[in-house]
Amino acid sequence: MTSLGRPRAKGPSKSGLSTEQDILVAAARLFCEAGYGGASTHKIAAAAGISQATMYHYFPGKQAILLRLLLATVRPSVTYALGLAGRDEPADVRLWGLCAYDVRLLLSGRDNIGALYLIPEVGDEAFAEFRAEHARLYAVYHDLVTAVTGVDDAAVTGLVFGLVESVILRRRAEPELDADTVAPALADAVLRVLRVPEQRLKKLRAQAF
Amino acid sequence: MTSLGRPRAKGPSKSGLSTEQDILVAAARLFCEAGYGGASTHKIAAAAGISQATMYHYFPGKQAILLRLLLATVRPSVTYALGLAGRDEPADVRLWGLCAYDVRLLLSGRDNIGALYLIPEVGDEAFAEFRAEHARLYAVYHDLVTAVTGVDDAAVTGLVFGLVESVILRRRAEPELDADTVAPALADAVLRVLRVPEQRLKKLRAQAF
DNA sequence: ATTATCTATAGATCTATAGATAATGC
DNA sequence: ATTATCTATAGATCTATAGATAATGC
Repeated sequence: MTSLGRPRAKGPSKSGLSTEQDILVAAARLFCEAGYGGASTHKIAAAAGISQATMYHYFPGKQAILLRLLLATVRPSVTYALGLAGRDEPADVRLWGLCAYDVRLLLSGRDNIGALYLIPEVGDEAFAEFRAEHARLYAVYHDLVTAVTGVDDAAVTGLVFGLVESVILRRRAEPELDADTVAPALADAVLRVLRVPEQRLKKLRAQAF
Repeated sequence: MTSLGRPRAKGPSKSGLSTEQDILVAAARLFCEAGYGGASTHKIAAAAGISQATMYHYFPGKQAILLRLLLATVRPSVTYALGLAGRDEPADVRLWGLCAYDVRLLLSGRDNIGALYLIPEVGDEAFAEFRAEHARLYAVYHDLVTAVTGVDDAAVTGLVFGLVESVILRRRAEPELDADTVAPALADAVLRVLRVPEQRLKKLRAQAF
């Protein structure tokens, strides 16, 4: 069970993860804490326990690492959201569930990985694939919001989507946010913004999945 | 009305602003669009129409520029928020007004300058003064939220503050957001999250300032 | 003399590549 | 032979400083 290739100079991975995963974990941490520009390939490699050049065996460059992280973060939400289409609960129940799911995801894991969405470099063409996935997620929110309110209004969807993703900002300011508390509270808040009556909200919460 | 000092090599400022202002405007744009790391002193200087070295005549370094921008952005909100304490409108009216004011501010100006709050580098000790101002603003929100709901609940304040600042995220995705539409809609949404009845909300909007 | 700017540059990164090396697999 | 890693380095930045220069002010 020894491994292939030249051994690492600084000893084997302490995480037990693959080298590729070590790189992704280290990069996520550094991108979140030091910014994209502040996370040099050298710092990422050092945090991953390898030499700087070894990174290029796994990724063609820094952008490719960030793209992988972005896609790995948004795809579970997109998958979950698209899965909702096949369910027969009412729209308000599904919207509540999607909000709670996304908030939970954004509050999970050691790093505030949703903060990667916010770095200005994500505007670059290299990340178009991520932005397309993010737009697919937005589209599901739009459909659900329209179904709940009965009105097709982009501004209201923006309000709701912004409210969900605002947990990224909150986690910055307060790193110990508890997902089990915040997720349902935020899903409730979304439905209140849509003027779903308290009575209905109480019922709906019991149906949630 | 000619000016003191050696003339600029690339001709006088086209903006008519002072050189210091030219630097701040250029840096704001670049920090927002290219990130802190991506905005090199050379690029900032080029955008401001001066040589890289001239920047150091006005600022001791890049951090000092960002700090000035951050403080210039948050201070008007803090001033406005503290001014509310002296007014005798009910808490819900004052909270509505503060939300609308802040949203308007975050949506004003050519650059999404609120996005500067989000860059990871702001966690650095050099920006403690900004974070303290930001915390003062949060404290006013907390007082108003407590007064409106009658319950002292940090989680609800977090929800509200996040909702207000979520316009920074929305403006990223949709640069043409109209402040006159979004500001009142978002202030309404805040009060709905706090379960202020629609009837009261309608009345209150008329009182707003 | 004072001021705002400039040019030039040292020294520190930072990215990406070339090519060597130390394991296992056959 | 294949693989994963390493060391070394070229070339491109990037920050910050030293010192020169082209204006106005006195």
